[in-house]
Amino acid sequence: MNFVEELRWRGMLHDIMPGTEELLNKGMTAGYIGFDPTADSLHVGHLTQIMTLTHFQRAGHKPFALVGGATGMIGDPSFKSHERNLLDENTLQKNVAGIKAQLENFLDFTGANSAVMVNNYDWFKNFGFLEFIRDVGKHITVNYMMSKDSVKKRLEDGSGLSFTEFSYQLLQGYDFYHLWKNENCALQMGGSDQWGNIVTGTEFIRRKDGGEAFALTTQLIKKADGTKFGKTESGAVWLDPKRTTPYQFYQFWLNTTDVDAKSYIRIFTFLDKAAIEALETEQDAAPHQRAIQKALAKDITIRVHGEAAYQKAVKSSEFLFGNVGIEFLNELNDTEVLGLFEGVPNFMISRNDLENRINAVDLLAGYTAVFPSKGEAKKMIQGGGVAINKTKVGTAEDFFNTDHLINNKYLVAQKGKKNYFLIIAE
RNA sequence: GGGGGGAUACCAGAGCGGUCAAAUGGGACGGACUGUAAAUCCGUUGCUUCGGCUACGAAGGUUCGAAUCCUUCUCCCCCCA
Repeated sequence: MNFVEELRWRGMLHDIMPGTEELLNKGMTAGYIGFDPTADSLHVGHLTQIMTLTHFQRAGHKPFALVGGATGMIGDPSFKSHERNLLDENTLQKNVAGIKAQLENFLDFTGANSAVMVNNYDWFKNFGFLEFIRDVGKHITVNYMMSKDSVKKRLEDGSGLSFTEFSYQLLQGYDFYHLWKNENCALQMGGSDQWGNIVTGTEFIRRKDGGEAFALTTQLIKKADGTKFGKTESGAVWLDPKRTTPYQFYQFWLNTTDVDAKSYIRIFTFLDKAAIEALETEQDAAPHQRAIQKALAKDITIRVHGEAAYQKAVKSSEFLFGNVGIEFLNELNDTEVLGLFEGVPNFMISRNDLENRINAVDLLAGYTAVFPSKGEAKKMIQGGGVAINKTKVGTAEDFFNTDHLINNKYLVAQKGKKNYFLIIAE
């Protein structure tokens, strides 16, 4: 199946410039997607673009992944309601390195259509301001730049934008030109919020060299209830296991609602149509089994964190959410317990302190940071949302001592139903 | 340069001398129900040694008492030039 068809049936395609499909059908085409180095790790929101690029390569085309070492210094104003803070150079370099390393895991760097990583800092670092406004700025009118939705919105809602952010689209436009000229890269892809920036590029290529380049954008992922995709209570879901553990990552996908799962399985996995429809049939017949969520979480977790990490995440999940009693821990040795709780936040407390018994509030908000304040711990306990060793904590004055330790070493704290914490007494 | 308006909790937004830790809505979190789903209903949403303490852009002042009045400063918006 060709690339565009693939995106289409998966519901990923948002907009495509006329002629793009014809170009792709003619043969191997080079195309790119840019990634902003706003952090040293990508998060699940970036996965759509990673999938797009991977589909592109699988369809026999040559993918370029661009890391915005230069554009990251400026900040894309698209659909951000406020002027952005500039990152300092050290942070930026660290971010570029982190993102590059992650992207390398997803693309194939061998063969005729091997992937290529580029950093736009390489062609911008020696590009002088005068040179830039003569060679690039001259070809694009301010009228044109102001008519972009991203800019218009900022002007209309009164928040304004600096000249720096305003000029962002020229930088991105030049990126496209550079890759088109030097790498024969005729297509830029991105999220639908990038359409304006991408088209500035094709326009620039046309005006400067009379060349032809193309654009394709993908749907922005939203949850069925309209809220932002990729956020949890504790913030963004990252690909870096140090920021979001494989267990948390797996849980994030497993918790997807039924409605969203049906669209995510198409977007975030490579499962084909038949496999997906089979899963849907299964889901409809036995919704409580959550076949789609499980398949979704499995597929993505393995691709991002590997098979071993996935297995561990499943084991932890089965123990924490299954019907297994807490006593089960007594049958495990230390290594096994720690393995089971790998990815679950843990806290150390002193055994001596525990011997003198500690009340629930102090335990959860003083000795450990399960709750940020004692007041909150108290409220949660009163609301019936706290459990230790899978038993609800009745009052804030419930006491705990070494007798409560599982395996003579552990306490398992639960905040709500889904948030587990391991407390280790030493 | 001239004139006007504004800054309140995560966000929006009321309050305009005491009864204000601050209405209301949204969001978030928790509970019940369920399938670690959706919908619905309920609760919580500054910290605390529960005596208080810190808070309404910042700093001073008036007052027994200020988010509310006065002065200065910072930032934002609108109109005119």
